Amino acid sequence: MAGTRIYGRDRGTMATPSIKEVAHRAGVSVGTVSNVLNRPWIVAPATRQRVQDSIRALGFVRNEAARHLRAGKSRTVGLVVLDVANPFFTDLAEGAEALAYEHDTVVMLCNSKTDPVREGHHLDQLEQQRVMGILITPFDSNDPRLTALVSRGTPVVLVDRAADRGFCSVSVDDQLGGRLAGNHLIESGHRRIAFIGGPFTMQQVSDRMAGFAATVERADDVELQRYEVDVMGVVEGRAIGEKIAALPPRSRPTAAFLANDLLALGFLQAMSVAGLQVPRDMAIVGYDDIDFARAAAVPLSSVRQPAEMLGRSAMELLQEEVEAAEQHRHRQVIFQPDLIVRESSDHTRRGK
Amino acid sequence: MAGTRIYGRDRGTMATPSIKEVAHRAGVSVGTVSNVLNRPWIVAPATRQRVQDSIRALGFVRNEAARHLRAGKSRTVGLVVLDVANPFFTDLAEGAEALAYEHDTVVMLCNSKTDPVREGHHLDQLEQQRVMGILITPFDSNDPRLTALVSRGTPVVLVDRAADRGFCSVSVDDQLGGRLAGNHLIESGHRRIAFIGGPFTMQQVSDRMAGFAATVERADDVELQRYEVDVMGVVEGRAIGEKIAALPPRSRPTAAFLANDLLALGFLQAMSVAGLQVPRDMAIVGYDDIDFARAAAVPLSSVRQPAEMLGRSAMELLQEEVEAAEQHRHRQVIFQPDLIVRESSDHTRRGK
DNA sequence: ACCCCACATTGAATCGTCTAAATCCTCACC
DNA sequence: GGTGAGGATTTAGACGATTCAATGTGGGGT
Repeated sequence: MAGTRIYGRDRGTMATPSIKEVAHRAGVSVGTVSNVLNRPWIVAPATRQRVQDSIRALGFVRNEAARHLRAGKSRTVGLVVLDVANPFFTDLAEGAEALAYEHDTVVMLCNSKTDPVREGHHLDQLEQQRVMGILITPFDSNDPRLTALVSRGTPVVLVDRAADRGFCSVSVDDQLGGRLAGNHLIESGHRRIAFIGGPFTMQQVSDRMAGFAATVERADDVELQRYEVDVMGVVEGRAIGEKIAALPPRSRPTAAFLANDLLALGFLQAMSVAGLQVPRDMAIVGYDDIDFARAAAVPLSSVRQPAEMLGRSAMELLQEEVEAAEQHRHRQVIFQPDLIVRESSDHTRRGK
Repeated sequence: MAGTRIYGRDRGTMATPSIKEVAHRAGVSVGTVSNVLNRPWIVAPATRQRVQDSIRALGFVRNEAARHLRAGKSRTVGLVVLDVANPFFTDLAEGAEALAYEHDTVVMLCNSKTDPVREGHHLDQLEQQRVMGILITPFDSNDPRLTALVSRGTPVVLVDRAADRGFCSVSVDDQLGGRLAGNHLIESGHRRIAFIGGPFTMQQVSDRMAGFAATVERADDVELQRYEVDVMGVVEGRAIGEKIAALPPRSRPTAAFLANDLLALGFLQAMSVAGLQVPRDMAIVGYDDIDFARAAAVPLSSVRQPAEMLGRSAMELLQEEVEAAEQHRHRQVIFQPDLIVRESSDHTRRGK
């Protein structure tokens, strides 16, 4: 019993009070309470104090649903990513949330797990909630559902995907990223090279591959092998790694470019298990430059994307679109990636 | 111009239609539309059809805020975790979401990043949204805010934390987990052993340490070293690893138990860089058994927690609490952890 | 003593949906 | 042909917060 300690079942009997109870207890009208909440300066100090006391005493908490209904617009933004477990997206979310916070807005994080069905479900839910906008790394950026969403009034910003038109978007020049990686490996003297990623239908992947292939194939006597995976995770990278390690040395590639760091990490582990030295027997370049990459057993070369910045600008574009309303024009923001060379692809650094 | 393709600015002029427009177009009253939506069987087939056509034609989407306001209860559940980037929590979220889906409920994932301020902010937001309940891995399970939340009517279920009373909770017996790890290392002959985790104020960490210490110190001539970190991530594990690797061999521990797998992975990498063999020079046991653990360069021994199951049961308890309402009694569900022995702590498996 | 203005507060309508009670119809049955 | 039963549909009033027009109250100025 311990004093007035509140246990489980008091709810129902004592539901959260509404503005009305607050008003009654303070001896004012609901309008005044609302004013204290939204424009405190127009309320006489004494009254204001009384209302605030009442609010505290009753433990009043604003009802967002009611505000939203009345205001016609919500204060939450949906963020749909392909894989929350991927630090790249975690960083991205971080950036988006930081800016949202400044705008007194809440982010609702949704994980599509590279699955169009889950993605659709999340979009439906978000639309029903009339979120003020959606930031999404779509499975398929031509999905008619996205256009439909926009046409029904929910602003959508594509993240990590360049939009042709019809949307705002923030992205990174993936072809350039591929070229950077390609240049680097060619200049390091590699001629039998693997590209690993997937699904190839995803624009990011195909762009990285395109840039990479274009650069690599400009050199003479190059053999480019392509391996496709359906999900880009550590497990898949390891599997492909085992497969490649098992190839006879004369046909095995001497370098691999992987479309994200999770893949690269799995791949790296497979090399180590198979007894292949990195970078001597196999040079590796990943993509995203997640924190893990730097911290890997052999620090991983990687194409860095400004993940947090991406999230931040996406949210910025959305806020802009919401505020500008009628006269908004869609914008495409494109960032440049950087190649970070570490030990996994540069044997001159060995031991440094 | 491409046909009737919808570009940016049509919103405002053509806001999402409400039930009223649907009703008008179908030539019925709003009540009927609502009936079609909620109890279609009481509406005459012909009318129902007409309404459904109208819904489709107008692209009507229910307004969740209004439903919520009217119904007095929301269909979303808040899930506040310490670190979304940790696969353990991702799995946990997965389990929670799966069950939520079955109950036609939405999960709002919030990342507190082991920061009480962020945690508080998220709790405020969730309460304002009048979520139907909150699942939380709290920074401090005695936080009076949690009790306050409950007393104001928001059910709270503690996740991965045993509650004494006042809450439902799901947790794993962390002391047992510590004992399992301790036993294993003692039986493998280790006598100079490190425990690494933190902050020690977090109950999970202190429980794991307590169970571990109790078991380890029962053996003779044991030296237990404790290292505290403030966040349990890969980077911190690597840092501690470097520190320990630099110790002179005769005082350096021969085995380490780390309070989560991210720490352990970082630690493992540091060993590899320092040229120490795992498990010969250093045996390692982690905690959580995340996917990465199995896939690490040296597969990691780890204390497995049924992460997905935790999330699932937490959601189950919440649904139960919400439905039972008045006569609900809080329950504490406790799972048993398992020790998964892999190469990192068992040299007999080397090469297998 | 009167008027008007400034400031403080109130009242009422509104947002979109749901539901219980009320009304409307039609048809079967006597 | 009248009556009532039953199904189909409509009506009206919440839910909680916001906002703006309307009302109230002093006090200063003439």
